[in-house]
Amino acid sequence: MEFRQLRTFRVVADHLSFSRAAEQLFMAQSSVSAQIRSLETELDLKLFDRIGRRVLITDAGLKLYEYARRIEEMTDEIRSEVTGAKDVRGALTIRIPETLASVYMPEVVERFYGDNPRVKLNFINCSDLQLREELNSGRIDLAFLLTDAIHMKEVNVRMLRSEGLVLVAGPAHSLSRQKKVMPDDLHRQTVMFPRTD
Amino acid sequence: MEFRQLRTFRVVADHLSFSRAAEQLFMAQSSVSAQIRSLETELDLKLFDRIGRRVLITDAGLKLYEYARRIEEMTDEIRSEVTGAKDVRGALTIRIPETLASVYMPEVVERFYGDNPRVKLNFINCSDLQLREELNSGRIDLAFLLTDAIHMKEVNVRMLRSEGLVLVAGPAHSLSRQKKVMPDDLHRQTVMFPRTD
DNA sequence: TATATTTAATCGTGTAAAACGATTTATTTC
DNA sequence: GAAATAAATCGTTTTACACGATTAAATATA
Repeated sequence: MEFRQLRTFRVVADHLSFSRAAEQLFMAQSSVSAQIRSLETELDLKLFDRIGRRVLITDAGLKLYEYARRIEEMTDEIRSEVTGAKDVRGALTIRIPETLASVYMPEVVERFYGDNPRVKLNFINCSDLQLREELNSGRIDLAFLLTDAIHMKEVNVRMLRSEGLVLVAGPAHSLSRQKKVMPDDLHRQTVMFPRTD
Repeated sequence: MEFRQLRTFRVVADHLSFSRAAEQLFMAQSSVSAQIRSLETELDLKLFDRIGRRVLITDAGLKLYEYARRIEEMTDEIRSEVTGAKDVRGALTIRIPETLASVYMPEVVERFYGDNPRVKLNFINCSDLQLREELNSGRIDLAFLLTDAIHMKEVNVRMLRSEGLVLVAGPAHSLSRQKKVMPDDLHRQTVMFPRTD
């Protein structure tokens, strides 16, 4: 039993889906299957009931889930406790689109500032093209992006959540009369899209 | 950070020796070095001070040690809790001299296996000198010894039976002619003794 | 002081574990 | 019945890990 397996199990349990878990963990679905299988083999029990293509967690799975949560919390505790018990000082330079920042950052900043009052947070804008370079060079420490996937070695990438894309039209617009709008309906329409710059 | 690394670290911390830890973990010393190094790299701190060939644990190492202990306990808990309190499963590592084992163990193993078919019994050899350490560290669960008394805190000791010590000599030997043999008679004689190793 | 021994780090190599992509199978939805 | 979805399976490749030999440094011993 290893941490990685427990984490994989926890994410599968969260989504009750191997595919979704694979997405979130940035790995192939087959690998998720393999990890769960190895856990089940080692503990000699079933963690999920696979009824058709539906995934249900077993009683044993539920128990393991609680432990997995506790252990994950504990490892986080280790990192913060062991690496730096003192108070953390310094500065973080963060790139984030304004649209995201205005919605999500207030709460995050408040909580972060509560834990780390000596850390200064600098939010900056920069062009998307320069982003990789800026991360690699170390000029920025952290970036929040609206994208489906990004892969860079030397840079840690984690999916935090997914945002739905909603089509909004005025009441007078022809599309407002339709119950369903298909992508093709947007042909020749003028559409306003968010840009991350 | 993985369980295996934490366990390796814990054993090194117990012995304050990479080589001893390697022995106990049944792996090469170089592998122990590598695991500790990977942990130190990941946490970005030193866990041990290597002063010459002396190994001292750092403050950060001490903190990690406590967590490692707790996490190891918790995983043991997982196994017993999750797999089910019903039939007992697991493994017992037992140290016993071969001479004792060949005489007494067949019957014991047969009975025990009948009651607990899911418990694996591992019989191992190890040097008598390491025994206390092995029991304390938990690497072995049980030991059978040919000795008159042994006292260790944290370890339960019970006398099971006493074995007579019989002197055996060839018919041509001078001692074979005596009705009684006193300890002093063994002076300057070559005697073969059982050793527990 | 010279020599032997002990101990951890390092390096190159081989093996075992793990991730991947493609495919198959079973189930659900339309 | 056809299409879509989701997990399992299989073969391949990549990565991680353990190993043994060696080196370097520090003690112990002669």
